[in-house]
Amino acid sequence: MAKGTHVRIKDIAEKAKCSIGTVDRVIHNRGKVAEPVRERILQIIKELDYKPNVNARVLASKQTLTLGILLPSYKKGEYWELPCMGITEAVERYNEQGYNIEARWFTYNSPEKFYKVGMKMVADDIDGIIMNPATYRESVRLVRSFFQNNKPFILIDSDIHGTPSLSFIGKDPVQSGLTVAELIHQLTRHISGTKNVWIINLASSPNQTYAFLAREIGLMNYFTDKELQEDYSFQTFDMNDKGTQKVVDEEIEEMLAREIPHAIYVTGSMVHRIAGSIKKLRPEPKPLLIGHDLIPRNMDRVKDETVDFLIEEEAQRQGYLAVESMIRSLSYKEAIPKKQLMNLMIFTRENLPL
Amino acid sequence: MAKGTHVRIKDIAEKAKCSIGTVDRVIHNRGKVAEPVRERILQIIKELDYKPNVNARVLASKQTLTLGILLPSYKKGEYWELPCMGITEAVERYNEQGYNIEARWFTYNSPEKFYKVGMKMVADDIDGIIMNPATYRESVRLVRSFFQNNKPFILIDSDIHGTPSLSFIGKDPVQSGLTVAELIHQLTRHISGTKNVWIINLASSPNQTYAFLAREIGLMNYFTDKELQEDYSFQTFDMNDKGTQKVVDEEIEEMLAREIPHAIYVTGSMVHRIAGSIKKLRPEPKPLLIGHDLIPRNMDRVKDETVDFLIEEEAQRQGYLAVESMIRSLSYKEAIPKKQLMNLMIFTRENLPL
DNA sequence: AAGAAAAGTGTGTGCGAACACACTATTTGT
DNA sequence: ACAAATAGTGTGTTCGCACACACTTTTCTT
Repeated sequence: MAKGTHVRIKDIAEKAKCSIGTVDRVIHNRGKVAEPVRERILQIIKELDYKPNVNARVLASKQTLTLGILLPSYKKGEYWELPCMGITEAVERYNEQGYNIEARWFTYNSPEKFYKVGMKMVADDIDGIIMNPATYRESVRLVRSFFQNNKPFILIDSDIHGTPSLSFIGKDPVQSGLTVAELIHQLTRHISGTKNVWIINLASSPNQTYAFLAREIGLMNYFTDKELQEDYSFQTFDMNDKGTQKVVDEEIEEMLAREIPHAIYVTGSMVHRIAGSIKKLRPEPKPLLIGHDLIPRNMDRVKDETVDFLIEEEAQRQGYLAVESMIRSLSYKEAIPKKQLMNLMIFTRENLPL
Repeated sequence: MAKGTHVRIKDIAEKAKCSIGTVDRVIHNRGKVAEPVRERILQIIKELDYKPNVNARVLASKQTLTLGILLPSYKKGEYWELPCMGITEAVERYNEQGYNIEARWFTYNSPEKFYKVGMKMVADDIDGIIMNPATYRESVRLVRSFFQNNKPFILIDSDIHGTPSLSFIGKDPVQSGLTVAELIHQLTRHISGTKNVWIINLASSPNQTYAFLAREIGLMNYFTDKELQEDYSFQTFDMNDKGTQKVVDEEIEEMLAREIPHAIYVTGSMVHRIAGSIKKLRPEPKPLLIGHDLIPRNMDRVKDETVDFLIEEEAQRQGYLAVESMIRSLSYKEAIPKKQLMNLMIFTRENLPL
């Protein structure tokens, strides 16, 4: 392997018959370099495949990177805590390594707040933005602003197709739906007669629904593709969590009292709510329960076997990767893949982490 | 966040009223420091929570780390290619960052060779060892030798319990078996009557069998625990791949001609072999097929729906983590968790990567 | 008691890059 | 024509650490 063969700025300078200062200037576009010299240096850099020494770079530039994190507000134990943990982990890790990363958090609970808070980020002295595009309209307006102000940004969890982001980190929700469909199909195929499947869209906030609906679409897609609709009967329930917890729970329990489906799929991260009702009513035979996200309350329901499967899109890792990618882009000037797709993980009682 | 608050060696020196040289000596155990001074400095280091600046450290010490990689020999597309990819990826990544890591590969195809090659590593000038403990006896002897020669080592994929390794990276194979059992149970629960399940131990080399048997044990454990043995009928087939490919295939096809089980579980990474036979014979109803590892030939069989589920223990990430952990231990002098357990991932057609 | 060996300590240089600054050569203005 | 502005370039310091080396003090020999 390359030993001591590392090309340094000094080597470039020597070959170009100029000083390291000049080389430095062309590398950082700090201007004031005669065009022919500039070209010559760039040529040599390419020729020698110069790779800056990251350690020296970080050491020398006492830069402080400030990252703006724009995410929905959440309570402890809710989905967004996971990406946040990943973000915090990455920030701490890089800080320990001599970097100076500061994460500034911006949260919102409505589209208006989302836009407003996002705009404040642009004004603030922030080097890079990591955000979740909650609603389309506002996201586009924000992205426009980021673009005009030359602020690099990374989208996590949901994508806005074609957006000039540094990277999108997450997974196609349709694919999630397809995976769930595959699971349901496999798990119910030996049940005789028509299989009743409930799809419950239970969102704690209306601006989460896009991804959930996309999951539903993926699910429907699967059964259409395989021409299996005849064997299945689907019912979708859109429930809003605006009311008190009790109202939703009562509704669910009423539904379960009337009929027991073969399988229930909850598109959001709220399976634990349905699981609660099932635990209480103990319907026989117990319907298959599938949901999303490794949040504590869901994991508990997997452990006690109320929930059968949880799908997860490496939420924590998304946060970690977002920070890492941003640093690599800003600090190392590395190229970042436009899309970083996570694995879709299927968890059941026996392979649950921890 | 901490800004400029970084404690430096100089700060320690000042507080301890000595020179940075002395501090450096106690940090690196370079000896020749008066005991009271030494104690004082250690105290201050703890007090100030000194964390060496990694960038400066790597920059200053032009050390070349040589890692010895001791893994079974493999052909393209086989399981061990995955950890190797991870290892290579990590080495390249760190080298690009100014480190100087060299990976020296040692492979073997028999326990004797394993031991012999392992011993050669000890003699060679190697800073750290990453190995898979293929067989118990030889591994223990090697570990003893590593220990005596003060060579740090990391075990990947399989563990030797209680071994003085820096870290074990992998997963408990029994857990794999439990997960597979859960899948089989869930997927066959609605089949009426006794469910026939085949377990096929198909190893390409006899020293791989330990993990495979452990998986089988996990599976049995599950059904015993849940008192489900009565609903199931298990048959285990131990097949050795010593013979030509044809012999094994013929044997399998003969078995399938006699009887069609409800589910087949292949404990190793060779499901594609059984899948081949199934593709050829097209038994009706098609038995559920579950196997391990995301190697290309298995993935192809998932895509064409011959194989239903693949379990994977993040093989590639294991290799990556091993190198990273070793570097962090040797270079950063960081403490590494004694066990780094991977996620057990369940893959089906719809969530297969790529 | 003199000299050698060992123990204990401080200084200086280099690692590769960033950046401030100083300097020279050229152009521009009047 | 001469100062002022500007383009183009090199030097020197800094970052935090590792390590070689020189130096001082103590202990051991005989």
